Amino acid sequence: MDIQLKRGLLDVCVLAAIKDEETYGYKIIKDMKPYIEMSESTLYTILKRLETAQMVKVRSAEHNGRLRKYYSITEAGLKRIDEFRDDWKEIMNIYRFVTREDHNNE
Amino acid sequence: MDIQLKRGLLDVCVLAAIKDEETYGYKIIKDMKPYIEMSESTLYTILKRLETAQMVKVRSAEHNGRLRKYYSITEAGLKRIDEFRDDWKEIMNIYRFVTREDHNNE
DNA sequence: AGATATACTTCGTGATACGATGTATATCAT
DNA sequence: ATGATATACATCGTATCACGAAGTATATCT
Repeated sequence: MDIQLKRGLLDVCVLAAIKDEETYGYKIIKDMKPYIEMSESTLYTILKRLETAQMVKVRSAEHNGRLRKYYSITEAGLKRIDEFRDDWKEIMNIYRFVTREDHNNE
Repeated sequence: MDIQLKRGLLDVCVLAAIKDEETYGYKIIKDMKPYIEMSESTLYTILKRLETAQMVKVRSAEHNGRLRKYYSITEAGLKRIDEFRDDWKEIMNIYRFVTREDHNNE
């Protein structure tokens, strides 16, 4: 899919993946694969960004001798998802504008 | 609205505005205002991009002593809108993933 | 022994939306 | 008459951001 179209969806997708369970980067990529694909570099950049924005919090824990970073959502993260729902109404308006068959018969 | 969310929509919006009538930059901005707002610099950049991609064609004509650039859509432009309809199915999948109440009850 | 999966990081690049600024004319208000 | 606003298009620099490439390190599979 077009990269530009994915922007704006990616952040909120990652938040949605974290929403119901504490999870980690590698798992997020695999969980989201049926819906949206992103490279590892993209995902870890997004996680860092969400952390800076305090929409997720992080906890490092050892797993199989290596450190794994577990992410969980914050209030601000949940709020971000809610705001996305609002934005979606505007997006649907735009969608209708674009796909309308004839713009003159109104 | 979030800039990132608008990306990917802007090009196709401009095409939709041109689709049914030959029109020009300044009018496009005003026509789209109820749906989506964009600055002039953005619009003219997009028009140039669509022209390079041969999705629109341009004709310059004098209007009130000044040159005005009239745009009309091409086959490639119409095809771009059709492809957007396809992409939209994926977008709706992502939307459902993000807004699903509980990701564990599946 | 080599390939693949897991797990996270860093770097450089390309695409692109925007504000600021510039140019130029016409129309409106004071 | 003079200043403000609307019309109309263009250019430049900046910030954001998704990605591929490459790196590090361990465990498991072939």
